[in-house]
Parts: sequence; structure tokens; C-alpha cells
Amino acid sequence: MHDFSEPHTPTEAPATGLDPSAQPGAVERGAATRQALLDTAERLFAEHGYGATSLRRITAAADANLAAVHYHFGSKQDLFVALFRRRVEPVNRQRVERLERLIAASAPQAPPLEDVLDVLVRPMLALRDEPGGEHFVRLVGRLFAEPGDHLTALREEFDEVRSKFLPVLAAQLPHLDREQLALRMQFTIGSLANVLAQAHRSNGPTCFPPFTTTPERVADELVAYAAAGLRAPVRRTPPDAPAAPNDTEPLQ
Amino acid sequence: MHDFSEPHTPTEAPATGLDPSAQPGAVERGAATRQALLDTAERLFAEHGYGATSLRRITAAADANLAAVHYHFGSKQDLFVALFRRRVEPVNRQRVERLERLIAASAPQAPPLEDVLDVLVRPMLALRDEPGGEHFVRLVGRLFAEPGDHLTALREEFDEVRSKFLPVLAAQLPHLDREQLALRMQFTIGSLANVLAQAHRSNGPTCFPPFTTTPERVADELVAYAAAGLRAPVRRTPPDAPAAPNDTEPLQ
DNA sequence: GTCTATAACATGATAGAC
DNA sequence: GTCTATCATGTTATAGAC
Repeated sequence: MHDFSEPHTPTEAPATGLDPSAQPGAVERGAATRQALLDTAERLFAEHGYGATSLRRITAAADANLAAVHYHFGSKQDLFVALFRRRVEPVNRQRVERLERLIAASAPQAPPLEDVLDVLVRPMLALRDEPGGEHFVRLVGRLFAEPGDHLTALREEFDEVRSKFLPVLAAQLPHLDREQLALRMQFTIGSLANVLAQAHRSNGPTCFPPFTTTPERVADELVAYAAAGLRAPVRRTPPDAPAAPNDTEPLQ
Repeated sequence: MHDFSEPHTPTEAPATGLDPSAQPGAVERGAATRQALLDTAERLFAEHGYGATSLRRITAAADANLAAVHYHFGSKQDLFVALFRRRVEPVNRQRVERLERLIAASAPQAPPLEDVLDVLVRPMLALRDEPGGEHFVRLVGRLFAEPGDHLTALREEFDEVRSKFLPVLAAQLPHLDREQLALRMQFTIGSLANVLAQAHRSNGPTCFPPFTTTPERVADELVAYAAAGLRAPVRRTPPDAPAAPNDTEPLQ
């Protein structure tokens, strides 16, 4: 449906100083609507989901024209990718840089588990404090659950991060084989994704207490939780032998 | 948009023995297409998402007529709710029943943490072994990340489960206050949801090793991981004092 | 760069014959 | 209970005036 190979460029020469239609301030206006589209789409995608958010709603809320999306980004998908990259690239760059700093600081030993996890989760959770970031983190939380149609390109960015973190974590977790480590990292990523996805429910529609929690506090808790979980010894005996071995009736 | 209040009923008297149009075997045919619709929709919703799956694709794949969905279920949303309830109600019933058995067995003490977690996660993971269940678990994984439009009614079913499990877990975790416990339970639910959502990628498109893991094995690992995470002492000092306090540049 | 108008098509839902 | 035909509305995307 879409190949993501060549990024969209508005006109033939938008990077030059020539104003495209000889109107003064046209280029500033263009940059303004472009940013308004990114911000508004980010909010609406987070609130209603990608499929349920039409370009009409986005452009209306951003006080822009329907055609502006296609001019600036090329398509709905490219708009999504653009707003996603805008936030996630600085985060992933921070993660990798800080990880390398950790490795250098503790060489030749591997860095402590808690520190590695901290570097993995804190930059993402910190997004919640940036303007508009509270919407974006919900999108990230959905990224891992959504089926693989329109965001495979984005998942690859996370794959790069994971490939750098996995060996460092493995060095501190020698009691886990490859499969166990991968599984427990799925748990850890799921914990992060879920807390990101629920971040907006600050006053809890469910039985959760009202969250006055700061991102820093959440990061502290998540690091403690994940480190303990990763270190947990491999389980031997399934403790609750099911009294009734299979008490599910056939589907109606 | 939709109120979920009164469920759909195909005709005035479909529960009676009267065949609706005097055709022999009509009622059996009706039940067959109804089931085919449920199974097919479950698979397609899991593979492409709710919004991206049209009724036309469902009915075509199920060898049924487009109007059959509206006859049997009333609407697309009601079809979704029906296929969801079909699977999740037995699971949640099992969870609550087994929990009560645990409580009775260990009274007056609270049951062991690992046993409670086992009862919470294993019935859901076991769905993967039922025919068609491998599609359904992906839907569950998405339920927690998806925004709150068309599945609030379903989330309430999980709220009931959580309200029964929370106090039992709290009894074994006296070092956590309400907020910490709620947060760590979000981590735990996220771990479960993520592993459910990724359950179909058995041979891993990413750097994960090929999973030959059975649901029982996953449940063992998850219980060990979550129990250790929940028991982890509250963290005191953020260990990695960020060298550069905030090295994020403003958004482009 | 912006905007109007419209193409080209997909969607969920429904009425009514069989 | 199944089917065809259709309604009303929505969607992304594009062409062309300004």
C-alpha cells in the first residue's frame, strides 16, 4: 500500500530562499501550519487512534486546509511517521548515548542492571513533561500492540535500540538463556508500554487511585520492578495444580 | 454513538422451535453462519485491527452475506463485543473461581503471591491453545492500549476481576502503599498484555530468538517475573545522575 | 502556500424480495 | 435466515484557481 522508501518533499525547491508564490511571509506561514498539523494530529491520533482520525478532523482542528496535509507530508501515513519520528529520534539517541557513557564508565565490567534499565525507560517517560508529550506517549504505548500494517517502519527504530541494550543486559543476567531473557524483556517493554498508554488517565476511570505520580517517580518504580523481575530465579514447579484440569465448556 | 444497553436479538422468537421461514435446517444454517462470522471476525480483527477490518471483508471471508452481520448481531460493534465476550467470560469466571478456592484453602492467611498471580495470568495465556484462541489473545493485548471509544464496555469486565484480586495481592505486599501497588499492577498487566499481543510472532521478525515456548512456560516465567517485581523494595536513590541535565533540543 | 471543488472509492446500515 | 440493491455518508487524494 505504501513503501516508505522516498520521503515527501513539498515542492522542487523549498529549501532555497525563493518564496514560492511571491507572497511575503509565505514560508513562515507554511512552517506554522506544518507544525500545527503535527501537533494537532499527534493529539487526535492519541485520543482516537490512527484509523478513527480523519484528515478532515485534523485539518479542521489545526485551522488548516484539507489539502495542506498532502502538500506538506504527502499522505496520512507520512504525517503519522513524521510526528512520530520528531519525538522518538531524540529519545532513542539519548538512550544510546547514555548507554555508551555507562559502558565506558564501568569498563571493563558491565554496568549495573538498574542503571541500564534507568537509561532505557527514563528518557521515554520524561516525554510526558514536554508540551504535547503527554499525547505522544499514548501513541508509543499503542505501537507495540497495534497490528503490523502502518508502523513497521517505526518499530525498526526500536529494534536498533534493543539490539544495543540486549547484550549489556545479558551480561548482568547470566542465569537466563536467550529465550528467557527475550521473554522477560518482553515483559519489561510491556510494563513500560502499558504505563505510557495509561498515562493520560491521571484521575483514573477505574479502581486505580488518583495518580499524582511524576514521570521520575514512575521511572524509579519501573526500574525497581523490572530489575527484580529480570533477576528472579527461574521457576521450577507450577504451584497451583489445577483442581479441575480443564473446566472450559465449548464455545457457544 | 452506541449505548450497549440492550443486546441485539435477531427476530421476535428465534429461541422457540419454530423455524423462521419454514425451510428445513434453516436454524442450523443460521447457527453455522453466526459462528463462522464470529471466528472469521476474530481472526481479521486480530490481524488488521478493528477499524481497518470492514464488514465486507469479514462476510466475504466467512462465505456469508453482508447483511448477515446486522441480522445476527445488529452492528459491527456488537459483533466485536460478542466475539470478545465469548472468550473472555469463561476466562474471567475461571480466574475468580480459582481465586476463591485459593483464599479458602489458605484461610485465614492470604494465599501465596505466586499462586495468586498464577491464577490471574494462566487462564488467559491458556487461550492460545484453544482453536482460534491465538488470534483472540492479540485482541486482548490491544484492549489496554487502544483509546476508549468502542471497548469501554469490555474494560469493565476486567475491572471486576481486578477489584477482586487487588486486596488479595495487597495482603502479601505490605511494603507498598496504594499508589505503588496500583502502579506495579499496571506493570504486571502490561507484561501480560504485551506478551499476548506478540504471541503470534512465533518465529520473530525482530532480533528475538524463535519462540518454541508453550503458554505454560510463558506463564511460569511471567509469574516469577511479576512476583519478584512486586516484592522489590521501594527504590531510594536515582542512580544515574544525568550528566547533561536536559540535552533535548526544541522540536523542529 | 493556500484553498475550493471534485474525483474515485469504501464504508456501515437498511429495506424488501425470496 | 439469506440475499440483492441501494442509501447516505465518509474517506484519501488530486487538479487547478488564486
